[in-house]
Amino acid sequence: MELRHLRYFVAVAESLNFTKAAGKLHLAQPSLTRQIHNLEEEIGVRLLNRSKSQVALTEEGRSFLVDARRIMALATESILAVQRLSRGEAGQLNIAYLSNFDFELLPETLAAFRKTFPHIALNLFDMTPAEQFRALETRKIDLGFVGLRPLADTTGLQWESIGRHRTVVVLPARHPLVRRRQVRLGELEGLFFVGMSERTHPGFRDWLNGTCQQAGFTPRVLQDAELESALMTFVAEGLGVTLAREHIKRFPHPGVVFRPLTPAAKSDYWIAWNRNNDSRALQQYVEIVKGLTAKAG
Amino acid sequence: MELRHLRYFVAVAESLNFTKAAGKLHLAQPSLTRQIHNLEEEIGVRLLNRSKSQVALTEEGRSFLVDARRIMALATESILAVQRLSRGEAGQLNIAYLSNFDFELLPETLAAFRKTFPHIALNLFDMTPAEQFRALETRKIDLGFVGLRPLADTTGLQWESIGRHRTVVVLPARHPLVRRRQVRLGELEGLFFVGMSERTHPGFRDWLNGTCQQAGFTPRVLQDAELESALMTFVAEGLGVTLAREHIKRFPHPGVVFRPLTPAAKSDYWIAWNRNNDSRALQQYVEIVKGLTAKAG
DNA sequence: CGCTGGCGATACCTTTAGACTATAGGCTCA
DNA sequence: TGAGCCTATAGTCTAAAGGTATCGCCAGCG
Repeated sequence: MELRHLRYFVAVAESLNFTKAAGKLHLAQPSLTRQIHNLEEEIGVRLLNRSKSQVALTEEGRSFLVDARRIMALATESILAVQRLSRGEAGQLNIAYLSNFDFELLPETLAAFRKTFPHIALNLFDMTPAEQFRALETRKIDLGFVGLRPLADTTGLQWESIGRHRTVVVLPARHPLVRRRQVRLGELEGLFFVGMSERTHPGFRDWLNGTCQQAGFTPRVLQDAELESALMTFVAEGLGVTLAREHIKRFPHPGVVFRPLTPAAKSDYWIAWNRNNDSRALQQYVEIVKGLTAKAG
Repeated sequence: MELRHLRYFVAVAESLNFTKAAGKLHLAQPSLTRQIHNLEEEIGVRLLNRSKSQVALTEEGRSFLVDARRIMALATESILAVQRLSRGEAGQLNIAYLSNFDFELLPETLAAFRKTFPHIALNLFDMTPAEQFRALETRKIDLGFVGLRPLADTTGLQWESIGRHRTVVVLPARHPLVRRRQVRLGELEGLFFVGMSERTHPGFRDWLNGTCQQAGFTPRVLQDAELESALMTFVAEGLGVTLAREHIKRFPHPGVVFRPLTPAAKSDYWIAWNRNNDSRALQQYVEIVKGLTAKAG
């Protein structure tokens, strides 16, 4: 059975006259007769009662007519839908970001994107980096504002830096170093550190180690947090110090103090997407992000 | 676009390999390649990304794949459904009856039908004769236990008598004729009659007139009722007398008395169905009814 | 670095089946 | 009973689906 058979059957059912139906289909009547016969033979059910002078639907024909119309409607609608999708008049873009990510970049790029592609649904998700990696792999999201770029295990992903951020020291309010205007990296040697769990924030440990290595020491991490807020609490409780991006200042925490590092250390902020994701919406969005970060830098 | 294209596309999308997909379809690879090209060209959307060494679905392809599967599933399910219908393993039979129809015939025939066609849904409706005629015409019901057969206007219907019933006189309890064991038809001449409305019970008036005509008079109908219960109330209130089938005795009404007619008058009870209704279930049910009434008669 | 195997695309040929014309045969209605 | 309308059938044509052979490209391996 082909869609052609359904088209022909519906035409005949609608006019109950082979000759007229053939006319509407721009077809000769014998061809139509044959196709309907073929259809009836293939499914093994008589759909039409033809007396010599009139054609009527059988009970089965009435039932099948409903289905045939449904199938045809679904087919044409599917074609239209995929065409809309390819013209960028439909579709969706799923984006994940870190809980306390608050660059102006996200709203700015989203606004710019929405302006050019008003028909594409933008869905935002709040995820840890680990969740983002999994979601990128399973295609639950198209793009993640990941933050740190882990050294390993990112074969399927494509990366783009969206900015370099200064690193600051995060200290308990009663820590002696708080009295300094700025803290030299080397002065942190020997102190206990707290950090983000590798389970939720893969790459944090590598980044922390890498940064401290510039002053020639390896940080001694006492405690891991799975949320940034927990990390702040740990510092406030005096469990240790840590390093963070400067933007952490926007989320002040009682008992926690930030101090600039000297010499100034910087780290890139990365976005990532699946290398095999050919979504036009994604590509366009990445272009918009690149454009805005280039202007900002 | 034909269902073939969808079958082929789904096969390719499932194996992501033209050669293997062609094998599963018992088809040469170039043919498959061409059909997929044709499909993409017709809908104007690229569904697959073919590098020389691997095939992948585009975003549009993923979306279309879902639809293609739905369409194919709907097509095969429709064929199966219409085949079940034609084998009598599905379908329904809609039957209407008069409000106070209580022959044993209805439950008996329904039970017999259900025994032979357990997969066919039986739907019963309580309708006046006029409602039944309209429903038969619009195919909302397949068969009606109509009662009287109107003289005119039943071109599209086919009729079958399911029994002859004695006619009785319906009298107010305080009417002088109540003292008789039985009433001669002629004695009713000159009395006021009540009857059923032609709007809801077409044919009643013809039947009443026809019956009285046997005694050479025309009944003077004072009042029409739209429900049999209302008719009984009118009689009880002394608005007039009327004639009815003997089975009316099963619905006694205070203030109303029934008396046999002499000479005995009889009238057929009719069922009707749409002449163009070729439902196998209907045909079978009619056969069952005929069988049971023949045995009874 | 070249060889080989796998895979899709292309060119060209074969076959199928959809479509057309002509016409037969049957029903309805005047 | 004949005209008109309608579907079915027969025979032919052709477009398009399908097949074979082969190219060209990439990947992986020795």
